[in-house]
Amino acid sequence: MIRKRKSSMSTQQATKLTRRQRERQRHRREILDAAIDLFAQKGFHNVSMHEIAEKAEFGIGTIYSFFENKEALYKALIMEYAEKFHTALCHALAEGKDEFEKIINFLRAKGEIFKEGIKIVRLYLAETRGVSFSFKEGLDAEIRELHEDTIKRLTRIFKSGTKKGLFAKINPYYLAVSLDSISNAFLLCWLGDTSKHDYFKNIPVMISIFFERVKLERGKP
Amino acid sequence: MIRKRKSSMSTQQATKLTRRQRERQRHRREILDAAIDLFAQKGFHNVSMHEIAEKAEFGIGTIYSFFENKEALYKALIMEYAEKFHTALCHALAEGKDEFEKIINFLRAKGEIFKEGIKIVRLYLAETRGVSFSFKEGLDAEIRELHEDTIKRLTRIFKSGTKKGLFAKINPYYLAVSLDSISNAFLLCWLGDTSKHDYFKNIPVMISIFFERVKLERGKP
Amino acid sequence: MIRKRKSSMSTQQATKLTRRQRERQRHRREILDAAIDLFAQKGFHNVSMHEIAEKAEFGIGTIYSFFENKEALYKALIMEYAEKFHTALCHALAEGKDEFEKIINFLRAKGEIFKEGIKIVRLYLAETRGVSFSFKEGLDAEIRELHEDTIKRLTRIFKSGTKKGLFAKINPYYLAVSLDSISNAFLLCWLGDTSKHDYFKNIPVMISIFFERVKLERGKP
Amino acid sequence: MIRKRKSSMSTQQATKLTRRQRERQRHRREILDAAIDLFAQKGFHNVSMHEIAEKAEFGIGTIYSFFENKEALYKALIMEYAEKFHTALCHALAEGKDEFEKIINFLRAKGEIFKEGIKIVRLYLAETRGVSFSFKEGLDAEIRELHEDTIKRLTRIFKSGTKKGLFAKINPYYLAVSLDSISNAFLLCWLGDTSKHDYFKNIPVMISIFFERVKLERGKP
DNA sequence: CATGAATGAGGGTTCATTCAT
DNA sequence: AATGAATGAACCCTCATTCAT
Repeated sequence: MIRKRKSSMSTQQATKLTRRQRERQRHRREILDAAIDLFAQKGFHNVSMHEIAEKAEFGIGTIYSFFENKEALYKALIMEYAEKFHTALCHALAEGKDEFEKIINFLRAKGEIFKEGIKIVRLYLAETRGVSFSFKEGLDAEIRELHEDTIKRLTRIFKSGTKKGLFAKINPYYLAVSLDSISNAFLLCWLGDTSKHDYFKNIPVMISIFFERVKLERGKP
Repeated sequence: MIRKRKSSMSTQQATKLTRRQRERQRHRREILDAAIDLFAQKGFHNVSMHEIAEKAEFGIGTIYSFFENKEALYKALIMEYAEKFHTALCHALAEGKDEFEKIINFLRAKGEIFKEGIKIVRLYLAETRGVSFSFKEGLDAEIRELHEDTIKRLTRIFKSGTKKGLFAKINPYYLAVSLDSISNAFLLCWLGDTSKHDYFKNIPVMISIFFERVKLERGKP
Repeated sequence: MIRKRKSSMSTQQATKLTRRQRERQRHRREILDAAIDLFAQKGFHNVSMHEIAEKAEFGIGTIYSFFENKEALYKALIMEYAEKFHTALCHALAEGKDEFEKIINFLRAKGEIFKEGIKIVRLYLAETRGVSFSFKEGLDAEIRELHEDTIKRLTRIFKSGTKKGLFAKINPYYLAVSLDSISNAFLLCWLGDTSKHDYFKNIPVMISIFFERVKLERGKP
Repeated sequence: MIRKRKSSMSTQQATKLTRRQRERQRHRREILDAAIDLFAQKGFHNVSMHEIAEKAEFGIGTIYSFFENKEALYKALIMEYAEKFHTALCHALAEGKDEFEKIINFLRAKGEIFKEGIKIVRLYLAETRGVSFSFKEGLDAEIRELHEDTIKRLTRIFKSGTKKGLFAKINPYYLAVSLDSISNAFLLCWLGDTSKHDYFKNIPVMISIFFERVKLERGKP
């Protein structure tokens, strides 16, 4: 019933798509974009498929030709961003001459990415924070896997950094969780009131909370 | 329409209630207890009033004789705990010979309270973290006010502690937000897997992340 | 279940009632009075038994000890007035030295009675006009019987008046229906706007519409 | 939410509608027709939307795709006929060589129209007679406006007729109200028992009640 | 492919009525 | 006799989903 492109999006080459296929891709995009706004504003349960169809300027039937059901549409939306986020954070953690720089990169990347897709962040956080009951457990599992992978990578950074004596001797997993958590808190402050706060200016603050002793040596972000 | 007890709960003496009234109180409690479980498991939108009625072993009409509507029931549930949490946290922050002890009290109280009402915590966090779109803004406002009050009190502790040189010279509001955020993260870990983690054992870890320099002097919680 | 006084109200002597019984009568009255207001304001379907109980300052259980159900309460209310109206109209039609006077008496009595129980009139008209779907047919039958009896008596007056040459030679039943109908129309105008209209002043108008030729001979109402 | 045809019914040409739209029109009609029967039989409050859906042989959802809610369906029903009635009565009052003929036209048109939509008449009368408590005042206002407009036009006829000496010198507004009222009474008799009465044969009777003196000159309806 | 009319299960809520106290 | 807590059938309405065109 649902006609899914066989080839995965990441490997397909744009040039190989027929005009028809390209059009369809564009329509899919338009639907997802309409959906983001609505879900971010009102939450999963307070948005109807008709609403999405209307905003996307398609018939509902069309929506259902792209997504098996409402849940699948929501999941596609969240996962799309979750993957994007995940990739960007992985890159950030991979680059940088030492653990310290990697972590700063990580914090910056997080801010950068959230700034772009500010609308989806609320949804994303709701999912990763484990406080989402949007619906079945299914989505959680997949999205959390990505989140946990990030935490794992962060943990590794902390581990090696601790060995070098860069950080306090604390279970690196807890350090990772804490850093993630604190940066989320700052992002939420930022989301709540973009005028008064500036997440990026507060990166040194976050760092200093964590690693006070090194603050003086290298605090200039 | 909704028959509410005349006297406020906080001031009434149990002995002054008639048997009828005491029964009604008990029934209200039973309904709330049934509702907690369901809401915590499935979230606001995936629980029906009929379901609650059935679990509570009452007719739906009875539910509606206690709560004007579903939202009111949910709000009563959340606010009940929010107030309880708030009170306990305020007490914790008020007791203790210095800022340091107050903060440890705070972290312990948080764990203590969450342990009791572990089911409601997910709901509570969903609300205070601003990632809830459960429904109207109304509830958010009231519950967040309580949360912000706690943050404010915590901020004050950090401020005076910083003056005494107990903590690093960082904007005390950010310290407060961060501590709250980190403790939530640890609580969530704990919630996710009670067997592997122990929130209470990690209080020193949280402290040490924040205040490394003082760790040696007084790390024994 | 329903405890009804055996003796009919019309024949029982007040002095034979115990205090208990008198009290109960008074309570019944209070309930009916509360109900009139509500029904007249909002109609049968938009008034709840709880509402009536509250307005009458009784428990609902008490209401049900007087009236088998909502319908019975409504019927008791309507019939009480219908009987009162009927009796008064019969008296009016019986008194007066000739047909002309009887008819004027009738029109006055109608106004008099409606003035007293203005609230119930809307209900009464709704029932007698055949445009009521309040509920089952049952009530209609009984109340219309009374109404038709009045029409019959009126018809008789017209018949004998016509023989004497007092009125035009028109089927007296139609004259009766028409007079009833016109007086209702004037009463409704009056109900709609008591300030601008005065039913009583318009009695001669009604008469003159019907019996123009005799107007000059005896127009002083 | 409610999908309404763009073009207004009065101006659209049947040929310009697509088959889809024509089908939808037909369905709307079927629903309204099912609803008339039920409402006329049992009254607004005693008919459920499920009942209407079942009788119309549609899903309830379909009903709601045409009418925002039960009240709107009822109102659409009543207003449709009220407008039809109003138009027909206006035409009747406009045609005829003198006031007398206009009034006879009016009485005939009333009978004609009521004969067609005999089921809706009870509803219509309930609404225009001010004895309806069906629900909100809203509907009343709109429908009564139409009714009052008719009365106004009738009043004008009586006024000019009175000037010419055609009618008795009575406040023409009262004449209008009375004529309307009497014709309703005859219609109600007719409704109550079609076999015994014939509204149309009674038009001269109504006329003669009103204008006895002219009866002989022109009584042939 | 795209559409949108049609569907109906299911949800929130009301209220007449019962019955133990 | 009087009460009012409890009940649950029944109501109005929404919305995810299907399918004929």
